[in-house]
Amino acid sequence: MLRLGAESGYDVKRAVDISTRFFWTISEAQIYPMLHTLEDSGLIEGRDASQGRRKRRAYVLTPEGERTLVQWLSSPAPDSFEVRDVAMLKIFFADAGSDDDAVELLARFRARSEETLERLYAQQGPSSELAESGAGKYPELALRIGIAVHRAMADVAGEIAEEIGQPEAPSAPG
Amino acid sequence: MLRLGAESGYDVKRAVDISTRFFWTISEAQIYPMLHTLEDSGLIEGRDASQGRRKRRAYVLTPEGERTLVQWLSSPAPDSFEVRDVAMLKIFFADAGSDDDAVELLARFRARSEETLERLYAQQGPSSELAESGAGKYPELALRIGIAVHRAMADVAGEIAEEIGQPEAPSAPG
DNA sequence: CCTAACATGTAAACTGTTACATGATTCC
DNA sequence: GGAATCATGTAACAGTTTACATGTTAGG
Repeated sequence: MLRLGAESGYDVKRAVDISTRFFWTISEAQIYPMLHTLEDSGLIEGRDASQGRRKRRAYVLTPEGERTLVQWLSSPAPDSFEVRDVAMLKIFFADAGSDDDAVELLARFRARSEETLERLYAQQGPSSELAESGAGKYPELALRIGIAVHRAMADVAGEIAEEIGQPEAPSAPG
Repeated sequence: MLRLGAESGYDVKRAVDISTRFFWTISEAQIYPMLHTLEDSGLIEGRDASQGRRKRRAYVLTPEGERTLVQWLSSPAPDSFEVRDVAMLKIFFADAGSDDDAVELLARFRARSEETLERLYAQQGPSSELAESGAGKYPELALRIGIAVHRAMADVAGEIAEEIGQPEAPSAPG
Protein backbone atom coordinates (compact mmCIF):
# COMPACT_ATOMS: atom_id res chain seq x y z
CA MET A 1 0.00 0.00 0.00
CA LEU A 2 2.93 2.32 0.71
CA ARG A 3 3.98 1.68 -2.88
CA LEU A 4 0.54 2.72 -4.15
CA GLY A 5 0.59 6.10 -2.43
CA ALA A 6 -0.25 5.44 1.21
CA GLU A 7 2.11 7.15 3.63
CA SER A 8 0.83 6.67 7.18
CA GLY A 9 -0.62 3.68 8.97
CA TYR A 10 -3.93 5.47 8.80
CA ASP A 11 -3.59 5.74 5.02
CA VAL A 12 -2.88 2.02 4.78
CA LYS A 13 -5.99 1.17 6.76
CA ARG A 14 -8.12 3.41 4.57
CA ALA A 15 -6.65 1.93 1.40
CA VAL A 16 -7.34 -1.62 2.58
CA ASP A 17 -10.90 -0.71 3.50
CA ILE A 18 -11.71 0.54 0.03
CA SER A 19 -9.75 -1.95 -2.05
CA THR A 20 -8.37 -5.27 -0.83
CA ARG A 21 -10.98 -5.75 1.85
CA PHE A 22 -12.98 -8.09 -0.35
CA PHE A 23 -10.16 -10.64 -0.28
CA TRP A 24 -7.97 -9.44 2.60
CA THR A 25 -8.82 -7.42 5.69
CA ILE A 26 -6.68 -5.99 8.45
CA SER A 27 -7.43 -4.18 11.69
CA GLU A 28 -5.71 -1.05 12.96
CA ALA A 29 -4.22 -3.01 15.82
CA GLN A 30 -2.17 -4.95 13.30
CA ILE A 31 -0.91 -2.04 11.24
CA TYR A 32 1.12 0.06 13.69
CA PRO A 33 3.08 -2.82 15.23
CA MET A 34 3.71 -4.20 11.73
CA LEU A 35 5.05 -0.88 10.45
CA HIS A 36 7.53 -0.89 13.34
CA THR A 37 8.54 -4.47 12.55
CA LEU A 38 9.02 -3.68 8.87
CA GLU A 39 11.07 -0.62 9.68
CA ASP A 40 13.25 -2.63 12.08
CA SER A 41 13.93 -5.16 9.33
CA GLY A 42 14.82 -2.41 6.85
CA LEU A 43 12.01 -3.01 4.35
CA ILE A 44 10.39 0.38 4.93
CA GLU A 45 11.67 3.69 6.21
CA GLY A 46 9.71 6.16 8.29
CA ARG A 47 10.16 9.87 8.80
CA ASP A 48 8.34 12.26 11.09
CA ALA A 49 5.61 14.02 9.12
CA SER A 50 3.77 15.67 11.98
CA GLN A 51 1.54 18.54 10.97
CA GLY A 52 1.71 21.09 13.76
CA ARG A 53 0.89 19.27 16.94
CA ARG A 54 -0.75 16.30 15.23
CA LYS A 55 1.83 13.61 15.09
CA ARG A 56 2.18 11.54 11.96
CA ARG A 57 4.75 9.14 10.60
CA ALA A 58 5.21 8.79 6.83
CA TYR A 59 6.75 5.61 5.45
CA VAL A 60 8.25 4.65 2.10
CA LEU A 61 9.55 1.34 0.78
CA THR A 62 13.33 0.99 0.86
CA PRO A 63 15.05 -0.56 -2.20
CA GLU A 64 15.27 -3.77 -0.22
CA GLY A 65 11.55 -3.53 0.55
CA GLU A 66 10.77 -3.12 -3.13
CA ARG A 67 12.95 -6.13 -3.98
CA THR A 68 11.24 -8.21 -1.31
CA LEU A 69 7.83 -7.25 -2.69
CA VAL A 70 8.77 -8.27 -6.22
CA GLN A 71 10.22 -11.54 -4.94
CA TRP A 72 7.04 -12.26 -3.05
CA LEU A 73 5.02 -11.63 -6.20
CA SER A 74 6.97 -14.21 -8.18
CA SER A 75 7.51 -16.71 -5.37
CA PRO A 76 6.25 -20.12 -6.45
CA ALA A 77 4.90 -20.99 -2.98
CA PRO A 78 1.26 -22.04 -3.13
CA ASP A 79 -1.08 -19.13 -2.47
CA SER A 80 -3.36 -19.93 0.44
CA PHE A 81 -7.05 -19.39 -0.15
CA GLU A 82 -9.46 -19.43 2.74
CA VAL A 83 -13.14 -18.70 2.86
CA ARG A 84 -15.32 -18.63 5.94
CA ASP A 85 -18.90 -18.01 4.97
CA VAL A 86 -21.70 -18.53 7.47
CA ALA A 87 -24.32 -18.03 4.76
CA MET A 88 -22.95 -20.92 2.71
CA LEU A 89 -22.89 -23.04 5.84
CA LYS A 90 -26.56 -22.31 6.46
CA ILE A 91 -27.46 -23.21 2.89
CA PHE A 92 -25.49 -26.44 3.21
CA PHE A 93 -27.45 -27.44 6.31
CA ALA A 94 -30.79 -26.10 5.10
CA ASP A 95 -32.37 -29.57 4.96
CA ALA A 96 -32.90 -29.19 8.70
CA GLY A 97 -35.43 -26.39 8.05
CA SER A 98 -38.27 -25.79 5.62
CA ASP A 99 -37.90 -24.95 1.93
CA ASP A 100 -39.34 -21.52 2.69
CA ASP A 101 -36.53 -20.91 5.16
CA ALA A 102 -34.02 -21.98 2.53
CA VAL A 103 -35.49 -19.61 -0.06
CA GLU A 104 -35.12 -16.83 2.50
CA LEU A 105 -31.51 -17.89 3.12
CA LEU A 106 -30.78 -17.78 -0.60
CA ALA A 107 -32.45 -14.39 -0.93
CA ARG A 108 -30.22 -12.98 1.78
CA PHE A 109 -27.18 -14.62 0.24
CA ARG A 110 -28.06 -13.00 -3.05
CA ALA A 111 -28.78 -9.59 -1.52
CA ARG A 112 -25.40 -9.63 0.18
CA SER A 113 -23.63 -10.17 -3.12
CA GLU A 114 -25.75 -7.52 -4.84
CA GLU A 115 -24.79 -5.01 -2.16
CA THR A 116 -21.14 -5.94 -2.49
CA LEU A 117 -21.47 -5.52 -6.25
CA GLU A 118 -22.78 -1.99 -5.83
CA ARG A 119 -19.74 -1.07 -3.79
CA LEU A 120 -17.43 -2.75 -6.27
CA TYR A 121 -19.05 -1.02 -9.25
CA ALA A 122 -18.64 2.31 -7.45
CA GLN A 123 -14.90 1.73 -7.47
CA GLN A 124 -14.82 1.25 -11.22
CA GLY A 125 -14.38 4.02 -13.76
CA PRO A 126 -12.00 6.98 -14.01
CA SER A 127 -13.66 9.07 -11.28
CA SER A 128 -13.35 6.48 -8.52
CA GLU A 129 -11.06 6.82 -5.54
CA LEU A 130 -9.13 3.79 -6.79
CA ALA A 131 -8.46 5.22 -10.24
CA GLU A 132 -7.68 8.70 -8.93
CA SER A 133 -5.00 7.32 -6.63
CA GLY A 134 -3.10 6.38 -9.81
CA ALA A 135 -2.37 2.98 -8.35
CA GLY A 136 -1.87 1.24 -11.70
CA LYS A 137 -3.93 -1.18 -13.72
CA TYR A 138 -3.84 -4.32 -11.57
CA PRO A 139 -5.99 -3.08 -8.69
CA GLU A 140 -8.74 -2.53 -11.28
CA LEU A 141 -8.27 -6.03 -12.66
CA ALA A 142 -8.50 -7.49 -9.16
CA LEU A 143 -11.72 -5.48 -8.83
CA ARG A 144 -12.99 -7.09 -12.02
CA ILE A 145 -12.39 -10.54 -10.55
CA GLY A 146 -14.32 -9.56 -7.43
CA ILE A 147 -17.21 -8.37 -9.56
CA ALA A 148 -17.24 -11.61 -11.57
CA VAL A 149 -17.31 -13.69 -8.38
CA HIS A 150 -20.16 -11.81 -6.73
CA ARG A 151 -22.09 -11.63 -10.00
CA ALA A 152 -21.85 -15.44 -10.24
CA MET A 153 -22.91 -15.89 -6.60
CA ALA A 154 -25.91 -13.60 -6.95
CA ASP A 155 -27.01 -15.23 -10.21
CA VAL A 156 -26.74 -18.84 -9.09
CA ALA A 157 -28.49 -18.07 -5.80
CA GLY A 158 -31.34 -16.49 -7.74
CA GLU A 159 -31.59 -19.52 -10.02
CA ILE A 160 -31.64 -22.00 -7.15
CA ALA A 161 -34.22 -20.00 -5.19
CA GLU A 162 -36.50 -20.05 -8.22
CA GLU A 163 -36.11 -23.78 -8.69
CA ILE A 164 -37.03 -24.43 -5.08
CA GLY A 165 -40.00 -22.08 -5.35
CA GLN A 166 -41.46 -24.02 -8.28
CA PRO A 167 -40.47 -27.71 -8.03
CA GLU A 168 -39.69 -29.42 -11.35
CA ALA A 169 -42.28 -31.53 -13.24
CA PRO A 170 -45.44 -30.73 -11.25
CA SER A 171 -47.70 -33.82 -11.50
CA ALA A 172 -50.97 -32.57 -13.04
CA PRO A 173 -51.99 -29.25 -11.44
CA GLY A 174 -55.38 -28.93 -9.78
CA MET B 1 -22.73 -33.06 10.37
CA LEU B 2 -24.11 -35.42 13.02
CA ARG B 3 -27.48 -34.74 11.50
CA LEU B 4 -26.23 -35.76 8.06
CA GLY B 5 -24.96 -39.14 9.16
CA ALA B 6 -21.62 -38.50 10.88
CA GLU B 7 -21.32 -40.27 14.22
CA SER B 8 -17.79 -39.82 15.54
CA GLY B 9 -15.48 -36.83 15.64
CA TYR B 10 -13.46 -38.60 12.99
CA ASP B 11 -16.57 -38.83 10.80
CA VAL B 12 -17.21 -35.12 11.24
CA LYS B 13 -13.70 -34.23 10.17
CA ARG B 14 -13.98 -36.44 7.08
CA ALA B 15 -17.35 -34.95 6.18
CA VAL B 16 -16.00 -31.41 6.47
CA ASP B 17 -12.99 -32.28 4.33
CA ILE B 18 -15.11 -33.51 1.45
CA SER B 19 -17.97 -31.02 1.64
CA THR B 20 -17.92 -27.73 3.52
CA ARG B 21 -14.19 -27.24 3.26
CA PHE B 22 -14.58 -24.88 0.33
CA PHE B 23 -16.34 -22.36 2.56
CA TRP B 24 -15.56 -23.58 6.09
CA THR B 25 -12.67 -25.61 7.43
CA ILE B 26 -11.96 -27.08 10.85
CA SER B 27 -9.01 -28.92 12.34
CA GLU B 28 -9.15 -32.07 14.44
CA ALA B 29 -7.94 -30.16 17.45
CA GLN B 30 -11.20 -28.21 17.39
CA ILE B 31 -13.57 -31.12 16.99
CA TYR B 32 -13.02 -33.24 20.08
CA PRO B 33 -13.12 -30.41 22.63
CA MET B 34 -16.20 -29.00 20.84
CA LEU B 35 -18.03 -32.34 20.97
CA HIS B 36 -17.45 -32.38 24.75
CA THR B 37 -18.69 -28.81 25.05
CA LEU B 38 -21.81 -29.56 23.02
CA GLU B 39 -22.53 -32.66 25.07
CA ASP B 40 -22.12 -30.68 28.31
CA SER B 41 -24.65 -28.14 27.07
CA GLY B 42 -27.10 -30.87 26.10
CA LEU B 43 -27.19 -30.22 22.36
CA ILE B 44 -25.69 -33.59 21.47
CA GLU B 45 -25.56 -36.93 23.21
CA GLY B 46 -22.71 -39.41 23.02
CA ARG B 47 -22.59 -43.13 23.65
CA ASP B 48 -19.68 -45.50 23.71
CA ALA B 49 -19.42 -47.24 20.34
CA SER B 50 -16.04 -48.89 20.75
CA GLN B 51 -15.38 -51.74 18.38
CA GLY B 52 -13.34 -54.30 20.25
CA ARG B 53 -10.37 -52.48 21.68
CA ARG B 54 -10.64 -49.50 19.38
CA LYS B 55 -12.44 -46.82 21.31
CA ARG B 56 -15.04 -44.74 19.59
CA ARG B 57 -17.73 -42.36 20.72
CA ALA B 58 -20.88 -41.96 18.63
CA TYR B 59 -22.93 -38.80 18.95
CA VAL B 60 -26.45 -37.81 17.95
CA LEU B 61 -28.30 -34.52 18.12
CA THR B 62 -30.70 -34.19 21.02
CA PRO B 63 -34.15 -32.63 20.38
CA GLU B 64 -32.76 -29.44 21.88
CA GLY B 65 -29.77 -29.65 19.54
CA GLU B 66 -32.08 -30.02 16.57
CA ARG B 67 -34.12 -27.02 17.71
CA THR B 68 -30.99 -24.94 18.17
CA LEU B 69 -29.82 -25.86 14.67
CA VAL B 70 -33.13 -24.83 13.10
CA GLN B 71 -33.08 -21.58 15.08
CA TRP B 72 -29.57 -20.85 13.89
CA LEU B 73 -30.68 -21.43 10.29
CA SER B 74 -33.43 -18.85 10.55
CA SER B 75 -31.63 -16.37 12.79
CA PRO B 76 -31.66 -12.94 11.16
CA ALA B 77 -28.13 -12.07 12.37
CA PRO B 78 -25.89 -10.99 9.50
CA ASP B 79 -23.85 -13.90 8.14
CA SER B 80 -20.18 -13.11 8.30
CA PHE B 81 -18.25 -13.62 5.09
CA GLU B 82 -14.47 -13.59 5.10
CA VAL B 83 -12.02 -14.30 2.35
CA ARG B 84 -8.24 -14.39 2.67
CA ASP B 85 -6.69 -15.00 -0.71
CA VAL B 86 -2.96 -14.50 -1.21
CA ALA B 87 -3.33 -14.97 -4.97
CA MET B 88 -5.77 -12.06 -5.22
CA LEU B 89 -3.41 -9.96 -3.14
CA LYS B 90 -0.57 -10.70 -5.53
CA ILE B 91 -2.69 -9.77 -8.54
CA PHE B 92 -3.71 -6.54 -6.80
CA PHE B 93 -0.06 -5.58 -6.28
CA ALA B 94 1.16 -6.91 -9.62
CA ASP B 95 2.11 -3.42 -10.90
CA ALA B 96 5.30 -3.85 -8.88
CA GLY B 97 6.43 -6.62 -11.24
CA SER B 98 6.39 -7.19 -15.00
CA ASP B 99 3.33 -8.00 -17.11
CA ASP B 100 4.82 -11.43 -17.74
CA ASP B 101 4.89 -12.06 -13.99
CA ALA B 102 1.27 -10.96 -13.79
CA VAL B 103 0.23 -13.30 -16.60
CA GLU B 104 1.93 -16.11 -14.69
CA LEU B 105 0.08 -15.08 -11.53
CA LEU B 106 -3.24 -15.15 -13.36
CA ALA B 107 -2.42 -18.54 -14.89
CA ARG B 108 -1.80 -19.97 -11.44
CA PHE B 109 -4.94 -18.32 -10.10
CA ARG B 110 -6.88 -19.92 -12.91
CA ALA B 111 -5.26 -23.33 -12.49
CA ARG B 112 -6.15 -23.31 -8.82
CA SER B 113 -9.81 -22.76 -9.59
CA GLU B 114 -9.77 -25.39 -12.34
CA GLU B 115 -8.33 -27.93 -9.89
CA THR B 116 -10.95 -26.99 -7.33
CA LEU B 117 -13.62 -27.39 -10.00
CA GLU B 118 -12.45 -30.92 -10.75
CA ARG B 119 -12.84 -31.85 -7.11
CA LEU B 120 -16.24 -30.17 -6.95
CA TYR B 121 -17.48 -31.87 -10.12
CA ALA B 122 -16.38 -35.22 -8.67
CA GLN B 123 -18.82 -34.65 -5.82
CA GLN B 124 -21.73 -34.14 -8.19
CA GLY B 125 -23.94 -36.90 -9.53
CA PRO B 126 -25.67 -39.86 -7.92
CA SER B 127 -22.51 -41.97 -7.43
CA SER B 128 -20.61 -39.39 -5.37
CA GLU B 129 -19.83 -39.78 -1.70
CA LEU B 130 -22.02 -36.76 -1.02
CA ALA B 131 -25.09 -38.15 -2.77
CA GLU B 132 -24.60 -41.67 -1.35
CA SER B 133 -24.59 -40.33 2.18
CA GLY B 134 -28.21 -39.33 1.59
CA ALA B 135 -27.57 -35.96 3.11
CA GLY B 136 -30.44 -34.20 1.35
CA LYS B 137 -30.63 -31.74 -1.50
CA TYR B 138 -29.07 -28.61 -0.01
CA PRO B 139 -25.49 -29.87 0.20
CA GLU B 140 -25.68 -30.38 -3.56
CA LEU B 141 -27.02 -26.87 -4.06
CA ALA B 142 -24.18 -25.45 -1.96
CA LEU B 143 -21.87 -27.43 -4.21
CA ARG B 144 -23.46 -25.80 -7.25
CA ILE B 145 -22.72 -22.36 -5.81
CA GLY B 146 -19.10 -23.36 -5.26
CA ILE B 147 -18.86 -24.52 -8.87
CA ALA B 148 -20.36 -21.27 -10.16
CA VAL B 149 -17.89 -19.22 -8.14
CA HIS B 150 -14.79 -21.11 -9.26
CA ARG B 151 -16.06 -21.27 -12.86
CA ALA B 152 -16.36 -17.46 -12.80
CA MET B 153 -12.90 -17.01 -11.25
CA ALA B 154 -11.23 -19.30 -13.78
CA ASP B 155 -13.00 -17.64 -16.71
CA VAL B 156 -12.32 -14.03 -15.76
CA ALA B 157 -8.67 -14.81 -14.97
CA GLY B 158 -8.30 -16.37 -18.42
CA GLU B 159 -9.89 -13.34 -20.06
CA ILE B 160 -7.65 -10.90 -18.23
CA ALA B 161 -4.50 -12.89 -18.93
CA GLU B 162 -5.32 -12.84 -22.64
CA GLU B 163 -5.92 -9.08 -22.61
CA ILE B 164 -2.55 -8.47 -20.98
CA GLY B 165 -0.81 -10.82 -23.39
CA GLN B 166 -2.12 -8.91 -26.42
CA PRO B 167 -2.57 -5.21 -25.49
CA GLU B 168 -5.60 -3.56 -27.06
CA ALA B 169 -5.36 -1.54 -30.33
CA PRO B 170 -1.92 -2.58 -31.59
CA SER B 171 -0.51 0.33 -33.66
CA ALA B 172 0.17 -1.09 -37.15
CA PRO B 173 1.80 -4.54 -36.87
CA GLY B 174 5.17 -5.19 -38.63
C1' DC C 1 5.24 -57.05 7.94
C1' DC C 2 4.00 -52.68 6.93
C1' DT C 3 1.05 -49.00 5.57
C1' DA C 4 -3.16 -46.63 5.54
C1' DA C 5 -7.08 -45.66 7.79
C1' DC C 6 -9.66 -45.37 12.11
C1' DA C 7 -9.85 -42.97 16.42
C1' DT C 8 -9.08 -39.51 20.24
C1' DG C 9 -6.87 -36.28 22.52
C1' DT C 10 -3.46 -32.16 24.61
C1' DA C 11 -0.10 -28.18 24.79
C1' DA C 12 1.99 -24.53 22.85
C1' DA C 13 2.06 -21.20 19.58
C1' DC C 14 0.28 -18.06 16.51
C1' DT C 15 -2.90 -14.77 14.39
C1' DG C 16 -6.15 -11.61 14.61
C1' DT C 17 -9.94 -8.95 16.73
C1' DT C 18 -12.28 -5.96 20.12
C1' DA C 19 -12.07 -2.70 23.25
C1' DC C 20 -9.78 0.80 25.28
C1' DA C 21 -6.89 5.09 25.55
C1' DT C 22 -5.45 9.55 23.82
C1' DG C 23 -5.20 13.69 21.35
C1' DA C 24 -5.30 17.18 17.11
C1' DT C 25 -7.66 19.36 13.34
C1' DT C 26 -11.27 20.49 10.11
C1' DC C 27 -15.80 21.44 8.81
C1' DC C 28 -20.59 22.47 9.69
C1' DG D 1 -19.71 23.93 20.14
C1' DG D 2 -19.85 19.38 18.36
C1' DA D 3 -19.13 15.76 15.06
C1' DA D 4 -16.26 13.65 11.83
C1' DT D 5 -11.86 12.69 10.45
C1' DC D 6 -6.95 12.26 11.11
C1' DA D 7 -3.61 9.82 13.80
C1' DT D 8 -1.23 6.33 16.85
C1' DG D 9 -1.03 3.06 20.00
C1' DT D 10 -1.78 -1.05 23.87
C1' DA D 11 -4.00 -4.93 26.49
C1' DA D 12 -6.94 -8.52 26.77
C1' DC D 13 -9.26 -11.90 24.52
C1' DA D 14 -10.87 -15.30 21.05
C1' DG D 15 -10.18 -18.54 17.71
C1' DT D 16 -7.41 -21.62 15.25
C1' DT D 17 -3.45 -24.26 13.88
C1' DT D 18 0.71 -27.06 14.41
C1' DA D 19 2.92 -30.35 16.58
C1' DC D 20 2.91 -33.87 19.57
C1' DA D 21 1.14 -38.21 21.79
C1' DT D 22 -1.07 -42.73 21.62
C1' DG D 23 -3.19 -46.89 20.21
C1' DT D 24 -6.26 -50.24 17.04
C1' DT D 25 -7.60 -52.58 12.94
C1' DA D 26 -7.92 -53.85 8.06
C1' DG D 27 -5.79 -54.83 3.83
C1' DG D 28 -2.07 -55.57 0.54
